[in-house]
Amino acid sequence: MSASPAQPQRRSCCPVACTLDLLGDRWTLLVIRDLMRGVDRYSDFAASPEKIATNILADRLDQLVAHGIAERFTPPGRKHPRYRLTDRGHDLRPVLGAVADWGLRHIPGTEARLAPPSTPSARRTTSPARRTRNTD
Amino acid sequence: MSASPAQPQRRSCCPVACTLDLLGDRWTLLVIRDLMRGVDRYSDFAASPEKIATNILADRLDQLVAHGIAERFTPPGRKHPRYRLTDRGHDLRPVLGAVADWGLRHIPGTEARLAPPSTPSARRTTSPARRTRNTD
DNA sequence: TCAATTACTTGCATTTTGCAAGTAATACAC
DNA sequence: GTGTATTACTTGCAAAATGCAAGTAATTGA
Repeated sequence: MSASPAQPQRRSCCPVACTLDLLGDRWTLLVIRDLMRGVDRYSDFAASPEKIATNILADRLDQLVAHGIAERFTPPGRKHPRYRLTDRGHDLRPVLGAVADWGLRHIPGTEARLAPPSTPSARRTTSPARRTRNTD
Repeated sequence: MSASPAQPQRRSCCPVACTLDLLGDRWTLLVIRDLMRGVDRYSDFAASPEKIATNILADRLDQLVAHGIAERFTPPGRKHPRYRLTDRGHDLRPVLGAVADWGLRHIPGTEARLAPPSTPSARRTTSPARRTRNTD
């Protein structure tokens, strides 16, 4: 490994293309959705209804951290790590919002959920995730 | 083939997850970006700077048509087909806008492009694509 | 009429996904 | 403190998606 990661070259300088290189897949935005809801523990991401495979989850969390969208931290007195959005990550809220709005409007059977999932651990250490709009 | 396509089951009723099932990959949103710019011919999509492979392009156009996001039409007196967004597809503009905004703000080296690409055919039959904001 | 272009398809190597297990390190209950 | 459950992952492998290079039949333009 060299000093500079030398990112594997971008497809173009289009901001849409470059953003898609970071989160253009079936899972990344769902992990971000969970982060915005206040989910911060590995097992709670894995418990989301879409049932992401744990190898994919580990990979996506790594990628998000690597790209400065999320960060890994360990609360004092704990050993198990947690995850949270960085400012960069929080700035994705309009993206999630627009995606959620389109889905709600155009895909029958989709439902907005205003409350975070009821797993107790998701609420224990984190504030209820300030929400300016619904993201699912 | 039966009468009802019987969609291959959704992962959850979350609008984000469902939308991602339709356009959560590295290419679909780029095709939509081009459609929003007024690109309407197969060869012009293929000529975009990201250089989508033609088999992927054909597949993505089929998917977009199948999901009612784009439509295929043949201008009178022509034989070669064209593509355009449906209303459903035009409603994705806020998504593209939010993605583009995030990319411009957070990924250095990305550039907004206000004019459609200079290929003459893209302008010939289509109006210059009303733009309320930049999508790349 | 004849070459160039268009709108695709096909075949195959490479990469990414998805699934099921496995594991070492915590955390909790007693 | 001891034992059991949970957590945060990793590993291996099959299946699917992607990327690349060619190929092709139907148009189109000169």
